[in-house]
Formats: sequence, C-alpha cells, structure tokens
Amino acid sequence: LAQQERAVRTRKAILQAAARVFDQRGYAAATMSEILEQAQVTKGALYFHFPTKEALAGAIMAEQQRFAESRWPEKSPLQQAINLTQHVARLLQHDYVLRAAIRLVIEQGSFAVPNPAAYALWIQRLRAFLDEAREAGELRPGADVAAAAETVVGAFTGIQLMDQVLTDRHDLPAKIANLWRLVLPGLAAADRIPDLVLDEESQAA
Amino acid sequence: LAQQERAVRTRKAILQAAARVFDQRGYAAATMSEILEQAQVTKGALYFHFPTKEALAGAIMAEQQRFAESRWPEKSPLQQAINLTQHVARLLQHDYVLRAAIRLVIEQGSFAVPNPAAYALWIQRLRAFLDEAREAGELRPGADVAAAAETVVGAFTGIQLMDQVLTDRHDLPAKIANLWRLVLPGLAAADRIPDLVLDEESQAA
Amino acid sequence: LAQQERAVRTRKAILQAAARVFDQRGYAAATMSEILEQAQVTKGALYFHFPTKEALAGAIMAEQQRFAESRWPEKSPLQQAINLTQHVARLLQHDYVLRAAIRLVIEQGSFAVPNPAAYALWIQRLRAFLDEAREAGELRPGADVAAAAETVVGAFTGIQLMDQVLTDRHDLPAKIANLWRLVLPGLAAADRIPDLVLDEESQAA
Amino acid sequence: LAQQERAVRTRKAILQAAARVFDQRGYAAATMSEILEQAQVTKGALYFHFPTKEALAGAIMAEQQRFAESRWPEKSPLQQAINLTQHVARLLQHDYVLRAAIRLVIEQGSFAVPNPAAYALWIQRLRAFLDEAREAGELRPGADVAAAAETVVGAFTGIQLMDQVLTDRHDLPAKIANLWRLVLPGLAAADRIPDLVLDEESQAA
DNA sequence: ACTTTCGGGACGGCCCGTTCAT
DNA sequence: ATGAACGGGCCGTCCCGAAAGT
Repeated sequence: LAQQERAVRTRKAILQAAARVFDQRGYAAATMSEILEQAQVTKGALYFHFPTKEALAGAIMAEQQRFAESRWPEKSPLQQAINLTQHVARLLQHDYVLRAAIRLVIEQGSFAVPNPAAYALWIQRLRAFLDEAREAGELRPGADVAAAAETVVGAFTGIQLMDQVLTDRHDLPAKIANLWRLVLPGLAAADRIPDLVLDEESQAA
Repeated sequence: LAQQERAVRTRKAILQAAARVFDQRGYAAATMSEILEQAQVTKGALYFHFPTKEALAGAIMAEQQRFAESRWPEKSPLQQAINLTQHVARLLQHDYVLRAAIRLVIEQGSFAVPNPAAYALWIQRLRAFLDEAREAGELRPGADVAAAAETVVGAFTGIQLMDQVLTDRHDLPAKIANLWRLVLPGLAAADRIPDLVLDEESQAA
Repeated sequence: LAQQERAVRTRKAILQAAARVFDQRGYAAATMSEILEQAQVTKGALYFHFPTKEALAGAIMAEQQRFAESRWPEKSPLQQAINLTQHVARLLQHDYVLRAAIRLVIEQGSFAVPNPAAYALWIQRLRAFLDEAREAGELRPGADVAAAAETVVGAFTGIQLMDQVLTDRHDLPAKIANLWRLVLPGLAAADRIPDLVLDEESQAA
Repeated sequence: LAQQERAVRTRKAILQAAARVFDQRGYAAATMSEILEQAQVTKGALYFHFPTKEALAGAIMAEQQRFAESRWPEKSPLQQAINLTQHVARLLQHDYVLRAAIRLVIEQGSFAVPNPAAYALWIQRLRAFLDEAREAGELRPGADVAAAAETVVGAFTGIQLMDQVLTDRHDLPAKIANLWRLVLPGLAAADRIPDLVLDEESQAA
C-alpha cells in the first residue's frame, strides 16, 4: 500500500512532465527522454505506467474531461456559457495539462485516428447552456443554437492558438471577451446583453 | 537558361510534395525521405534547393503571401472581407500549399522562433476592408474594427482546424458562413446585412 | 549485478574495436558503423556506454594513463628511462588501444580542444627518471633535464610515426635504440654509457 | 594566353585554400566545400584542376619538394644540416602549404597507399650533409650517419607535432635547437661543436 | 507490484565527394 | 567553368523490450 502511494506519485509526476513537454513541443517532437528527465523517473518506471507514447498522450487528453465539468450555480445560462470559456481561458495561461490536452486534440490526426469526441464534448457543454438560455428567453429569436455552439468552440480554439504566438496567451481573457462582444448581438436578446459580464478579471480590476 | 527552367520545375515539385507531407503529418513528423519520395527527386536535388528542413518549411510559409493578395473589384468592402475568407476556405479544401502553410504557421513555435507576421498579414488585410467599410457607412456605430479583424482571423483559424477533424473540411464554407452570420449583427449596420452574400457556393446551388 | 558484468564486457569490446578502427583510420575517417561491426554490438549498446564519438575517443585517450605506470625495480634510473620507451615501443607493435591513444592525442586539435596534458604525462614521467639519474650521478654535468625529457618524448612520437609508414613499426625498438645511442653522449656521464642496455630484445637474441 | 594566366591563378588559389583547410582539419575532416569557399572558386573550377580530393592532397604533398631544395653557400656541412631544419622550423610557423604537406604525409596511410618517399626525401637530404661533414672531418669517429639522419628526421617530425599542441609552434626553433644540443655530442667531433649556431634567430636577438 | 540497467535496431536530418548537361 | 543533381553514408536519437532486482 505504501508501494501504491509511491506509484500514484510517480504516475502524476510523469503526467505533468509529459504535459509540459507535449505542450511545448507537440506530440511528434516531444521525446520520451525529455519527459523522463523532467519527471525524474527512469525508463522502466515510465513504461510500466504507460506502455507507449501514444498511451501517454491519450491519458493527457482524457484529463480534459475534468475541466469541462465546472459549473457556477444560480447564474443566467448565458452568463454560464461565457464563464465557462473565460474559466478555460484563464486555466490555459497556467495549467500545463489543459494546454497539452488541447494541443494534442488539435494534432490528433497526425498520431492517431482523429476523434471528434474531444470537440464534441465542448460543443455539447456549450450547447446545453444555450438551450437553457433559450428557454429562459435570453436568446435572440432567430438564433441557431447548434451553429453558434460549434462556431464559438472553433473560434475559441483558434483565438487561443493565435494568442499564444502573439502574446504568449497573456491577454487571452481579453481576447475571449472581444469574441463575446462581437458575437452576442447575433446571439442574445438585446435587452440581456448589458447585464452580462464578459471578463471577470477586468471587472475585478 | 534551359537548365534553369528545369531547376524551377524541380523546386516547384519539392515545394508541392513538401506541402502535402507537412499538411498531413505536421512539421515534426514529416520526414525528408517522404518528401523526396513524393517529389520524385533525389536527396542532392532537395538539399541544393533547400539547405534544411526548416528552410523548406519557411519557403512554404512564405507562399502564403500569394494567397492574401486576391481582390474582387467593385464590391462593397464588407462583402470583400467575406469573400476573402470564403475564397481561402475553398482553397483550403484542395490547395496543399495553403493548407501546409497554415498548419506550419500554427506549429511555428515548435521548430522556429514564433513569428507573428504570419497572423499579422491576414489581420491587416481584413482590417483594411473593415476600415473601408466604416468609411462607406457599412458598419454598426460602436464596432471596434481592430478587435473584429483579430477575432475573425483567430476564429477562422480554429474553425478550419476543427472542421478538418469533424468533416475533413467538406463543409468549411458553410461553417464560415455560420461564423459571419453570428458575427455580422455585432459588426455591420443592420440595414446592410440582408444584402451580403455569406456563401457564394450555396448561392450558386 | 549479474547484468552489470555483461555491461563491463560490452564496454570493453567497444573500446577495443574503437581502438582498432581509430588506429587504422584516424578520428575523422573512423565511422561508428565500422566500430559497431567490429565490436559485434548494436548502436543502442554503444550509445548507452558512450554518448558521442568524441566521448569514445576521450575514453581511449584516457586509457593511456595505464601504460605510463609501469616500473622496473632496482635498475639504474637512466636504464629505467630507456626501458620505459622500449616497453612502449614494443607495446605499440601489438596493442591497439595504446596505438589508437597515441594517434588520437596527435590528432586531438582537429576534433576537440587540444589538451597538452597527454604529452605532459609522458614528459613528467621521463623527467622524474632523469632527475633521479642526476642525483645518482649518472648524468653528464651540463645536461638540461627538462629539455631532454621534452625532446625525447617528441622524438619518440615522431620516430614511431615515421616507422609506421616505413616498416609498419616492425623495427621500432631498433629505431628507439638508435635514438638513445645518438642522445646518450649528450645526456649521460660518459662512464655510465657502456653499461646501459638500449634494446633488451636484440640483447636476448 | 590570358586564359592560361587566369587558370594559373585559380590553381594557386585552390592549392592555398586547400592547404589551409587540410592543415587545420586533416585530410578526412577537410571538406571540398570549405576549400571551395575559401578559394572563392566554383565546384566546376576545382574539379577541372583536380579530379579528386586525393589528387588535391597529392599536389600539396608534392609541393614539399620545393622546400627541401634550399641551400646556403660556403657554410660547414654540419651547419647546413642544422640550418635546413631551422629553416623548415621557421617556415612551419607561417607557411600553410608546408604545414599541410607535412600533416598529409603523416596521415597518408589513412587515405592512400603509404609512400615512404616523402620521408626518404628529407632523410636523404640530411644524410647528404652528414656525408659531406664526415669527409670534412666534422663528425665524431664512430657516428652512424644513416641512423642519425633517420633519427633526426623522425625526431623533427614529432617535436613539431608536439609543439603544435603545446605552444601552437611559437617556440619551435628553440625546441629544434634543443634537439641539436642533445644530439651533437653523439654526432659531431667535440672540437667543432662550439662553432655551430643552433638557432640563428636567438642569435640575432 | 514497481523500478532499474542495459540493449536493440530502425530511421532521422544532413552533408559529402562527385558527375553531367550546358 | 557553372549550376544542378546524385545517392551513399554519417552520427545520433528515438521508442521500446528484456532481465533482473527491490
């Protein structure tokens, strides 16, 4: 049992080191050696926990689920949709596992059979909020909920990618706020827009 | 001089083969051997034209410029902005060089010093149209042109990426039309929106 | 631990194969592939023990130390100096590691920062004998011990090199005897010279 | 004819560039590209004058002959032998072609069939002086002229090599003077030694 | 159950000496 | 004398197993 505790620690160390390396280099350019080194673990240990490089990448992509589950009670559904994206935006600035997960999802096709599930997860999550919002009368009459959810998820992905090159993701929340500002008139009922908080951070400041 | 013509052909063959491979595999997983094979060219020929793998990637990224220059006369500036994105969307479905260029720009950071210029090129192009649109009174009063240009470029990048996994880019033009549909209410003067053609293709159909 | 015994064997096999190849081809023209082949070892094994070609060369040069330590009791110091050179001369005819070590030391400057230590080792060793000889009254009054040690080491290096081309080192001991014959009148007390054995081998014959 | 003049210049430029590169890197590590670059000549030009790398090395080794021919009138033969070595020693400090020639001769065996002629040239030259010296009564009675000539050439080779690592050949003439100082008592008639100048340079100072 | 040392071997990018059509 | 092409080979690294110990 003491054994197992160590094993858990080892596994975690590997996962985090791998996340760091995958995030920086991408799947193909990441090397097991660098991961070993950063995790302070030997080859044998790593291959006991993860039989192949691909398995390691898979484990990291799976971690993504954890992030999609956050929820904030009693807010308006539309605000919750916004909050979800801003929450993720902020996590992306520091959390290596999430960063790696997203990068790996994007690169998927190059090292494994592409799996839409990863995108679908976020699209559904967002769509659920938008459906609630429609029932709550927060949406503009003609809004296409399915299209909007998909568009926002795609847009988020790209903006975050671009911002990484442009500002190393320093102002990602602001960029996401811009996205919502541009999109809300086409999505939300006009009278609800003023109440929505697009960026909690700048709010606090 | 006849010689040089052959050289030009060789260079082109290499560039296209490289584009195909980079597009499919990404920079790191692409191998010079596969490029050689697809280009039907020998190692010596390749390394005469491009001293390193990185140089080859650079040359492909540079080709991007060519695509950004298209222009359609006499249309409204806003329509031109839309057309630009739709033009690129359609090219992306078939043109390997453009596909590779975009993929390489995204992956940049992993094999070279990240260079914002590539994004900046498209942002400026789009912004120029929006500025014209403002002067032509096509924009909604409060619209932030700079933010919109950046947002649209980022969004386009991500949507195209997502659509590659979801539908192998089969309905990319439709997805881009969705983007504009969602965004135009926040950007354009309300009375101009009905006149804009979001997707020429479906129009033709 | 049983494993480690195999590792020791592997390492030795590599070192000896490398010595053979370095001796024959020189550093630059030696290829890792030929070393692998001669050592009957795979690349993985080799690169586990020696991370680079340079490291392998370094390890061989280090082996040199071992050879400089031989000593023969109760003889006159001058005789010991002679014996040292003749011992090395004879080893050079058959011991690949020593041969390679010397060749690599000579070529040093072309693949690493030149390191005088290798020469210094032999110069000091010889000089120690000469110092003892002086105290034992074996030297000619005006003899410059420092210069002589250096000169003899340099001369030995060159003669061995030349003899390799001329006779494949078959008569190296005789050539070294010639060196001493020429040099002793300028170095040793005249009455001691007749007692010195310049070449044990021809003696035995 | 103007053509031919240019050809001569080109050939010379190649030879000197090659000398520089061979001297620094040795035969195997020298590359035709670096030679091309330093000679400011194109591939075609080089391969017109020298069909292979080996031919180029051969041409440089042949240049050596030129250096062995120097002669100084009216001096004692023994002094001329000394002067020859000192002359070469000083040339070695600056003349790339001579340096390269000697290095290539030493490395010969690795890229061509070893050819004793290169050593023989110098040995004979030196021996001729010593034979004259014997007739002039300058030698010690029992001196073995053949052995001495060979020994000195070998010694010179080694000392120059060692001094390159130790002092980048800065004090090579002094080292060669040391060699003669050590060797003369075994070679020359005792009463002639004081008149010999071992190192003109230090003499001048 | 977990970890380490040592090894296996395919392949990676690249450069090298050289030739050939012009 | 040139620019373009040739293709073999170089060093090193990569992902991974196997055998043994803890």
